[in-house]
Amino acid sequence: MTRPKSKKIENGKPVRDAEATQAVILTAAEEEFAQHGFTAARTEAIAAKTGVAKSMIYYYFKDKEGLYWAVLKRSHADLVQTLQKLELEHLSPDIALENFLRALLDCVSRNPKLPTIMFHEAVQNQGKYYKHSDSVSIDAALIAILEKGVSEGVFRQLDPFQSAINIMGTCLFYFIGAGNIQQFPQGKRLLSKAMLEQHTQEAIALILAGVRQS
Amino acid sequence: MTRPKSKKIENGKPVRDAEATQAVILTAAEEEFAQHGFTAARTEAIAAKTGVAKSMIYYYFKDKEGLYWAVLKRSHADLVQTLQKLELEHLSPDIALENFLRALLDCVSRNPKLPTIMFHEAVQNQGKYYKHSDSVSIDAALIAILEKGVSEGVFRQLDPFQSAINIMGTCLFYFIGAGNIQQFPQGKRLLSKAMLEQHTQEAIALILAGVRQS
DNA sequence: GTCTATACGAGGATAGAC
DNA sequence: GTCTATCCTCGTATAGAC
Repeated sequence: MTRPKSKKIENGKPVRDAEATQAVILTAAEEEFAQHGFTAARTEAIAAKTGVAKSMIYYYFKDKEGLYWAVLKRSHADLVQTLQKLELEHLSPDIALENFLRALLDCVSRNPKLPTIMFHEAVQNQGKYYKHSDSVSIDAALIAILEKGVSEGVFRQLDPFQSAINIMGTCLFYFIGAGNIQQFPQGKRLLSKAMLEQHTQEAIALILAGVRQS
Repeated sequence: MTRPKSKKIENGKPVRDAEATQAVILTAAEEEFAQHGFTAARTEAIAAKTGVAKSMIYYYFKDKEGLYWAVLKRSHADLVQTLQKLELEHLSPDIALENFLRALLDCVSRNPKLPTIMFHEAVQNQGKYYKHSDSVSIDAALIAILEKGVSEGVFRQLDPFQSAINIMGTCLFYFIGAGNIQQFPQGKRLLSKAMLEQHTQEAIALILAGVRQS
């Protein structure tokens, strides 16, 4: 990131920067894996996007799977950290829920590829990554909030486990469809800043209204 | 389906049944494509599941893509038909919405692989299938219901387009995670009849409460 | 209609020069 | 560290016997 990663010449010499090259590869790989998943992703396609030689992938990440895991790790880091430092225990459940959702939606809005990456990993690979990393507690936190809310009577009678899944769906499905729907009639792109903010609003409103005791 | 599709001998002769063989292939392919998507799916794996020779795929469906499209068509048929014959115009929006959701959830509960098939198609293939077939009106119907509900004041102020996506997410995300989560603590399988019915209940409750004017 | 055997291309991975 | 050239496995698709 410190050096210009764009092309290869600088005062007569080819530029060599391990960190920069790795980062470029990771970013390109993230895109490829998000769209195609592990198996269908092509190392050649990743290399093409970076402009560096295909063999650099193997030099830095050993093989396709090593690159894949590196992508998973980097992609999830932001989300996991953000949610971990959230400290929701003392808050009333409805506030806790709103904070949780806002943090979640902020993260995925910053990295809209994450949901599809997760999706591919879950479906194709049966979520093996989530078993090897202790990052899975995302759902657990949400379930805890819901349980507390139900027992305190601020939320209606609902099944915390089922509802947690459905709530995640409300938040994340948007990003999966984004590649498909792309732009609807008036050319509004689903991943534009305005639309992402609107999605955050709408999702939170729908969920809060949906769980609240009436 | 009329003949025993299990194995190949019947009164001394090998059984040959075009329809049955096609059906068997389609079913196996549905499973494979649901898990892996088009590119990562392996014709070899499909053949292995059926017990028939790999070349039968090419005999009946020309190539992998032909098989894929056949799977898409067969998988969507039930859903499209069910939703088309729903006649929701005369109903009040909240009843219309509930009927719509129940029909949708019934369909996908009967064929839990459909959501993952749809999502692979959407993400990997950018939904090309949905452009070539006129089956896409699923979302449109939901948006119409929401618009009507908002204008009549039975639903709160919400964006029909965004909310339609989020509602679909609430219903369908469950099935994507199903492969991943598999079974939680007490061995409840997400795709068991009891759990599917509970999901239907919970999703409908969450959505109706979420959109209703309070 | 169904099988076995095989041709052929795509794509993951390595060797070795620079 | 980066590139080019090459190897070799795997997977799609076809040929041809039964």
